[in-house]
Amino acid sequence: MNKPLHTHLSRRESQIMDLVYRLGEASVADIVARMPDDPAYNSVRVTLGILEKKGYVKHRREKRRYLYTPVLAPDTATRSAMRHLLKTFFAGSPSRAILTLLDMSAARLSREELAEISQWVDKAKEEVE
Amino acid sequence: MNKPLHTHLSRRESQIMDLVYRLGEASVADIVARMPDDPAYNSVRVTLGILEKKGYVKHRREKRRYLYTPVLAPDTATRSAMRHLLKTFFAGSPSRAILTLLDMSAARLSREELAEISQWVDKAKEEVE
DNA sequence: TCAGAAGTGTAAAAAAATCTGCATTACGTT
DNA sequence: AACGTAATGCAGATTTTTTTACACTTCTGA
Repeated sequence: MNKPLHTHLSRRESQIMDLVYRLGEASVADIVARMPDDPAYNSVRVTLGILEKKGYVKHRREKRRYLYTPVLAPDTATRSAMRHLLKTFFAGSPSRAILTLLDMSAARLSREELAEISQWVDKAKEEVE
Repeated sequence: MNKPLHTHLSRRESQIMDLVYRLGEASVADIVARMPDDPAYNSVRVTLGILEKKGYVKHRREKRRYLYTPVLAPDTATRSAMRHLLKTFFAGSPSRAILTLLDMSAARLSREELAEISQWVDKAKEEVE
């Protein structure tokens, strides 16, 4: 039932879903504030309603407003988005994606983060027979 | 002039751009064959025309057909898409993205690929002062 | 060389997405 | 409890996207 988001959502719907994932839980106002081409409050609200009817988000009430959260677990959505990126830009090769990430962000990685990555790679090395 | 693709393209337009990047150079037929919900040949053709007018793709003629390629260099588009993914699903943290990739694909990484990643990480370690 | 198949150009119709406006409801403050 | 503000509910209107249709062009091969 949960198709890959990208191919099924309209432009606004994707923009909004991205923000819902990014924020974790968001009110209409939270989302409007971060939309690139600031649409009207009501437009976002209507679109969230559509996304809810389609089963992509749900809401709970907090005081007088609605807080929206994704239905698909963040981890699942993340992997799905990553697979899509791999397929589109890396011919499906995870190592090429990792190298690109390292290249893009080497300067911003801390000693601790680098150590953690090393550790994972070492563990993976053991598992290759 | 080249805005981030995601936020400016319609659903069909993104689907098509994804395929243009994935294939590198593609005819209308190549694209139609890989579209998830097989739209009519003519629809794809018209949409490619729109993408061309908007400056996202260009074409050259080969025999009687057109072959489309992206205007924005693949490397640039890749990094832009990656940044967007980082922001949306990893709170901007490249290391978390790398760990997720390792986790998703450890089983598919060859000894050589793991070695190459190690090498990069080691190089990055030296640069952290 | 000429008939047919495979493409393209373009404009207009159809469908889908997005926005707008207003009525209504809920909360917070006096 | 009553008022003002900030939300929601919903029903069109508008705009954008997507599809369709048909005329024209280019290549292929009998």
